[in-house]
Amino acid sequence: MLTLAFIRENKDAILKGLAIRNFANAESIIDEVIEKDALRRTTQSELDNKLSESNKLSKEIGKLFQSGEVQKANLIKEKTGQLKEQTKVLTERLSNSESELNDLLYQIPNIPNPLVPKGNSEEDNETIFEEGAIPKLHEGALPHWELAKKYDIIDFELGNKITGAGFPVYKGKGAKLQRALITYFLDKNSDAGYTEIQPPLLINEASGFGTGQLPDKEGQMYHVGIDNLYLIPTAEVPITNIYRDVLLKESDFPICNTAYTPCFRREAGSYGAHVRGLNRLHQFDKVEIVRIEHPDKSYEALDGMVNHVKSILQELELPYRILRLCGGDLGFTSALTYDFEVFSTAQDRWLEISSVSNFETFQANRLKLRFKNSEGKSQLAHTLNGSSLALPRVLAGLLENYQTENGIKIPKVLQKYTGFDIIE
RNA sequence: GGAGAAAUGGCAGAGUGGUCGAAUGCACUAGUCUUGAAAACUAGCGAGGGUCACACCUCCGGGGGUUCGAAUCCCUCUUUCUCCGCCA
Repeated sequence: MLTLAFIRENKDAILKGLAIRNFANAESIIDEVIEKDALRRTTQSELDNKLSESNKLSKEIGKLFQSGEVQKANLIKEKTGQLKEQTKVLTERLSNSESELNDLLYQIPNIPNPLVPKGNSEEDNETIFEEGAIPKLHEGALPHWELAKKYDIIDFELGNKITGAGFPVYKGKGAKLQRALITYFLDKNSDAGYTEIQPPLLINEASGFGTGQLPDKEGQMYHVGIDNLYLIPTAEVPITNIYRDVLLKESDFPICNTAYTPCFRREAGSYGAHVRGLNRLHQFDKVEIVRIEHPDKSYEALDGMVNHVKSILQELELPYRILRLCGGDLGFTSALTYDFEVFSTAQDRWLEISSVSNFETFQANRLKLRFKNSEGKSQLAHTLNGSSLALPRVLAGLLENYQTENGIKIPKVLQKYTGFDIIE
């Protein structure tokens, strides 16, 4: 959520930014916000004056009662009765304009960083880096869902039986490989200075609002109606919400956390060949990194996170590329996002395995995540997060790229975690 | 799930209808002293809205009510603690 002060003072820059996103009706919605905000403030000061008056009168009444001048007191009481009516009306008007204002603010996405290219869809994302040789596979190389079956390491049908589509069962070396990846990622992140966290997997409404899943992406989360809780779509939600309603000291920065969690997504509206196998699941595992940063340092931190994810892919020896997302593909809450994609050789396509973003103050404003700056004032912090990494597609990439006629090899870096070097 | 108690500033903790945004202690910040540190002393020290700046307004777990006036009384929800039950 953008701050009102920012909107008031930067209307032109905001309109330009929203144009990069192809955000429709930007001008009218911004004008409406500015108008509603002005109304809100005049209502507020009107109300404040009335309250101030009635506070004064009440104090007077108190004094009069104490000195026994009951009649005088009763006279004043009549006046406060009128004031009370007026404040009631004003209070109602104030809360109405506040909620209308909030409804509008919830609709406005974050303003893109100047680096974000204009564009409508993923076609327009900029490839900024590419590394790793695409392996030449043997004759008859298979896509991962076939490999999973052949070596009996992932059972999609069994998942259908137990739960439904998109809930695979990992078995034997497949399960071990999953566990190895999780442990390797967590170790790697810890070594880079991230603190490991195990958060709850269900969150309440306030947390959903804090990171921006609510109100607009409600349909993407599984909802436990009886307790009004949501299954997390990513560890970003519980981890970032640790800092909801928190006032940090400048010396607390940087805050670097990492967490492994399963992630649950309804993926309503997804279909087709691209959702086959591990490509798109309702439940999957992911290791996430989350940082809370001083605004002056957040882009440095973003670069650091990108380099960190890079180093993981280098160690895994997977062919990958980095994209800078265009305005049309950029997430609602993000100012700048880099996507990492791994090349799936047997499918002959790139698979997104990580997304690293700077949200600047957009989440922090909702979260009320602030710090005391050097002038002693409260200022919104910047939040960032990234996947390091999302398991299923890494697994897909590993299975496909590391397949040989004799079996699927395990990358060297993972062997001490798996305890085996080939799946056969 | 049942019975009882409680929720106040970073922490501890006073405050039961007006002079309370709130005593006191600790922590923290600055200064004095010291070669430096500690101790001691002095001062400052919650958040949000609003304003050029003041003024002013709001906030004592959340929401609602009583009252001219609520941290204080009432209702309700949430959470915590103790006891009982069930249980990984």
